[in-house]
Amino acid sequence: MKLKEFAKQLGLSPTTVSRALSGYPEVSEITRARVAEEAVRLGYRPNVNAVRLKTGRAGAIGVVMGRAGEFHFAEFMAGMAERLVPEDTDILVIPMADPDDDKEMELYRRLVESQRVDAIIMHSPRPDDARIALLHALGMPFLVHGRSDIDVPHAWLDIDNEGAVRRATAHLLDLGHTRIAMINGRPGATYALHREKGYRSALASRGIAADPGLIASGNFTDELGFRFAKAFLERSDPPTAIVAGSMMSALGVYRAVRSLGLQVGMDVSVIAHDDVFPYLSADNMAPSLSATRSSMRAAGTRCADLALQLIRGVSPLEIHEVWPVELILRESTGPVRR
Amino acid sequence: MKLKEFAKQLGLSPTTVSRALSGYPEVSEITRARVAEEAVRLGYRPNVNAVRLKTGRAGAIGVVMGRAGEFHFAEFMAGMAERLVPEDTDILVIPMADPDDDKEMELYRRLVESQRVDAIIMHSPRPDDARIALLHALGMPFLVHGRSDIDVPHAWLDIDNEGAVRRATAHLLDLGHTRIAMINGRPGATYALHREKGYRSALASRGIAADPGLIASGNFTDELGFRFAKAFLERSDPPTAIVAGSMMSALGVYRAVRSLGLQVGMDVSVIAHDDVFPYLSADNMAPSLSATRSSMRAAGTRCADLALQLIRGVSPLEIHEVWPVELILRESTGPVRR
DNA sequence: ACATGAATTGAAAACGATTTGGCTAGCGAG
DNA sequence: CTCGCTAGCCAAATCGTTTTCAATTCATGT
Repeated sequence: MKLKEFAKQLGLSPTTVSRALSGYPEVSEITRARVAEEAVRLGYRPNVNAVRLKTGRAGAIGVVMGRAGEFHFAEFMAGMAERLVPEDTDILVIPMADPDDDKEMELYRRLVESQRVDAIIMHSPRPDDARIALLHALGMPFLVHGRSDIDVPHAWLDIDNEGAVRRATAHLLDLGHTRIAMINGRPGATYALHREKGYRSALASRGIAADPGLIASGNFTDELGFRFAKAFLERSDPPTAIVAGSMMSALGVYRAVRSLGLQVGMDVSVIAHDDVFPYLSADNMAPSLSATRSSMRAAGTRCADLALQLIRGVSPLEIHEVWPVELILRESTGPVRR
Repeated sequence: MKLKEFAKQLGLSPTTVSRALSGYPEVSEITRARVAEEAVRLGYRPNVNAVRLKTGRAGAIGVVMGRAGEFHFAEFMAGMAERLVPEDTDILVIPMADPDDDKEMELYRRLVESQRVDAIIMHSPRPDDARIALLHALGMPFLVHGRSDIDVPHAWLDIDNEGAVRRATAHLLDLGHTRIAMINGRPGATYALHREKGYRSALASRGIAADPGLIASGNFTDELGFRFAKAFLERSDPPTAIVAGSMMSALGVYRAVRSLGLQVGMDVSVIAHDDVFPYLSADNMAPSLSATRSSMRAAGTRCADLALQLIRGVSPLEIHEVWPVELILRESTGPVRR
């Protein structure tokens, strides 16, 4: 059913029908009601592509996805959906190319020029992320989930990674630990730098020098968690506590600790970052895992909301949010053993 | 830069330019080359929305996402991206409403009518899934990832859940286990029924009656894996082996076994289904996990490919694929202890 | 020399909506 | 009675492409 046909059935002009449905003021309430009712009854629905062409709006928000199938991604998108479904805005997944490649830039350029999305949400930027500069230059509204130091205006939402890790580390120090290892995320991303900063500043405030041999970074996988933790613990001067970057890393760490005949919470304290997944909870691990916690789903919802604001013309300069991170203490952390 | 303007720069008509770029045969090779080259140089790119309106193609494939942020979803989409990016086809995420609700149906109807996608991929159907009937009735090309008994033509790709679980169960029986528990997925979905069928048929072929007390179902979470396994093992007649539905369930099962002072692979054998995630591998668990394995990422790639075929007019009746599932034996399975 | 046909190219009509700029009717004020 | 104003509606232009139909050129066979 097309507008013209639908309008004819109603004995109205396309103009009036369009206006009635889009809520313009110059149509009488009584007609509006009739149009709305008949639209449902006859099943008339404006063709999105026509609307998009005419209005220039895409009715969709793009979200950049890494090619590695990161486990937090579905959770973030589920959060986005919560906000975007009622808004009748689509979620378009934009698979990332190799970030160091020129192709990545070309991809964004094409995406913007093709007017497929009204805004873009991107994750895990680097301090000097060229994508941010590009999106700004192209005039595309975009929201950065994470932070960057780059000198162009951009909207962002981030969690307080530095503070979270600082508190986690400080807590371990309070418990008497002095040799504390850290398993960070992929080097280069700002969040990883912030976490390292938090770690270092906590140590520094107690006059402890960070041992480079106790810092490792890599993807958030069970395997790397295991390998790094094992390597740490097999040193001649092993750490008594480990700060890990994700739930998956934590699984590996637990495994490594156990594999050496040690006990988490007794021989080795562990704190990890928990993005709050429905399928794997820190509380349920054995022993239960002390964690810095921040909901990935909530972040998705809020990011979607902020992206909508950008589309509506709010200045990127007004959109900067740092979310606090909870530190939840459970059984995996305990006083240092002597 | 619009077509008209671009064409004028070239001293050609919009018609010819459009044809040159879309690869129609009636334009001379020499002009085509020139057009292609200049398009890059001047940065001309057809406006997607205009193309979509005119051609009626959306250039996007929709994939239905559960609201629970299932952990396999990102992996599946990453697989889709592999096939769809070179094809310049978008991935649209369609958040599911409550499946029992009428809203779910309304959602699909709107989606189809708005012509936002050229095809839809849906997961985990039920045997009588009304969504399939609806999509068929609406004439929208769609691919079911999973299987359904519903009596309308539909394309599908599924793994051999029944065979996988039958083999897993049979292997446990071969090892001497006779009390074997099963932790299944959410009841209702076909894959869960198939798995139960495989489980029962393996038992039946050895003349063993399935004990309803050893069958549990629910979401694939660590927590439910733990709770179910614990409940099984605390019975007066505990099972000596457990078949679990996912990696997360397996984590919970391992935890439950350990929490009772038992040992996986010795006191209790465990087999789980592994969708192959980059962040959590069965091989790395301790003890390493015997698993029925099938790559979720590969499924995503293939599903995308099949969806493209549907769009190109291949009949749904010709698209039915059952993928075999590997059974990988590792340390978590061993002979029954007496 | 002329018709025929193949190879290129263009003009103009869609695609299905939104929106600008009237138009009409009805009402109250002057 | 006329004018001006408002409320409500409509005709037609427009968004940026693709595609139908027709026109032009040029070589070829007769």
